[in-house]
Amino acid sequence: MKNSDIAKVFYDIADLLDLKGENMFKVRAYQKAARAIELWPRDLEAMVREGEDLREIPGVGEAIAKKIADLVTTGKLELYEQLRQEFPTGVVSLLDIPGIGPRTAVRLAKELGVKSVVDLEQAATDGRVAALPRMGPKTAENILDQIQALRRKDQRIPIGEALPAVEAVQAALRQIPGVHNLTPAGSLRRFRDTIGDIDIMGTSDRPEDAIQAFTSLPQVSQVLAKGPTKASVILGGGLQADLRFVEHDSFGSLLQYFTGNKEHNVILRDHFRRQGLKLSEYGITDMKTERLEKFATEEAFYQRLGMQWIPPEIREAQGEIELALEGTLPKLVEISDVKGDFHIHTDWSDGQNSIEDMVLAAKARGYQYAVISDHSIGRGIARGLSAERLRQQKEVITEVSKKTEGFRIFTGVELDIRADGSLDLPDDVLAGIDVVTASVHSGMGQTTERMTQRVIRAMESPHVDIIAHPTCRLIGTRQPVNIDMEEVFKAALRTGTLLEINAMPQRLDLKDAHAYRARKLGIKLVVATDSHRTDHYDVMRYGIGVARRAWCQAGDILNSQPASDIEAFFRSDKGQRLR
DNA sequence: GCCGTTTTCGGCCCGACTGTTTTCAGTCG
Repeated sequence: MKNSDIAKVFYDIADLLDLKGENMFKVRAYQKAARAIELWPRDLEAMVREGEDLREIPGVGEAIAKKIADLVTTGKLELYEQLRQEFPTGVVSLLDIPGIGPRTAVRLAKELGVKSVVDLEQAATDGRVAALPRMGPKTAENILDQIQALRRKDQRIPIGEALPAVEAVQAALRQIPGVHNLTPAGSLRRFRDTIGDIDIMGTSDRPEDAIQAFTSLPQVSQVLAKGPTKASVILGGGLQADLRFVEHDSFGSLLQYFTGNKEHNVILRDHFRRQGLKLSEYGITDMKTERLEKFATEEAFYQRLGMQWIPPEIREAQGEIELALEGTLPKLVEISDVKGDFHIHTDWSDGQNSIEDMVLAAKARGYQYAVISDHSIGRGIARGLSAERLRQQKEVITEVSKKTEGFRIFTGVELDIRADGSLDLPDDVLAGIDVVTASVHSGMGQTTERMTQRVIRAMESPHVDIIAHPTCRLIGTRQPVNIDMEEVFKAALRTGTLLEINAMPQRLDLKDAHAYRARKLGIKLVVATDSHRTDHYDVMRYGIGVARRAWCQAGDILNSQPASDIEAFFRSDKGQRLR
């Protein structure tokens, strides 16, 4: 049973307890635990097997620890089974409809006999919903709208689509007079790999006018809510966008308030509430004197609280608040630390630009080096290179090198790992290549056992330096392959193999939680773009976003080191590299 | 149900907006 499966059970329990009318703090405790389980970097089933204390997971105490143990050992949970008998699954599914919470769901079930979304649609259509006390025609209409929206609902969208969409909205908003400081907040600012909705913060002396202009933008297809300081709309593409304004001198608190994930915010506000301070989007209120202190910048806000500014990417309730209070946050890797790219395709395989173009573009970015890593022969569809073509390519690279003094071009290959774990090119060829990156491109339906052994076998080759996009996921399009990443991590440490954070926004693979775990174990990572054109180098920012979410410092990322160190690294004996 | 530099008991983040009803409960983020 995977952590995500366990988390699902506890989320469900929270919903069911909520429907039941249980103490809301108990409900919240289950939600908090579910979220912590979801984010927990280690396999819970393994922890239970090895008799480790689950209470080290924040939000998991004695009772939930026992329930987790029961669940993974027996596959069942008494409380869960009981609750599910009390409420038909259809009633729980009503909670998926925005605007319907536990109170409304239970009322609909009790008073109208609604047991599914289809039942509800009927009841809203024939007027029964509108006839209920404290409901009305508008409520019924909203329910129908939301059901429609739910049916065509795209799931969360990849950050690579959300960021450009936000930039377009921001550009439009900048045209509105008196609007300043437009900044995306929420999961986008935290660089999560997928985004549920867009949050944009800003300041305005006349927020009503700005809100009015926002809701009238041509991109807006529906206005969900509109007040004097905030509005929620649906954009043409189906994406929800929330806009929020405060006065200029409160902008720091606003941004802070809407950036952290829910759990982070709860912990932070709770911590300072105990000290008599109330944190809100307007500033910090001393609860004794009722005096509100405002902050124009986040830096000033954190300084007032006596803590370090926390990078947005790690405002996820993973211990960052405690460290910021102590003043011991790590200095995270930055995009400006990147000194080269390890995963670059050219027109020798399926890339669109020549070696020279790719190299010049890398140099123009201020990089010191690049690894040319075209596909190997097994990728026929990508015009993968044979041993002979690799030899020819090496000659061209030598020629290009002469024209780009001071820039180091490493020879490389993105080597196919075959279905049985054997490699796509012979050892003597691989031995002549500076940097060998291996990856899976076929046979993705294998069992966990087979896929894990397949990748580990490749890692055991003395010539394979890096494993690229280890889970092969394509966000929203292809599920990750079945692979035991904990075993892959062990093999990486044992063999001295590096792991890639593939920066293509549809991949982001390693994902944040995997990169976090790998970094913690002491595995060296590379952040690489998998560029197939010169402008693909831009996606480095997404990969660095993942590295930052994994709490990586520059020293954890090999391509933040200068060319001379890279040279020495790959010349060294592979088995000694991580020691 | 969880948790502790106020607490092992008594708390548990904070505010905007909606719909329906005249003061607020419910929901959301």
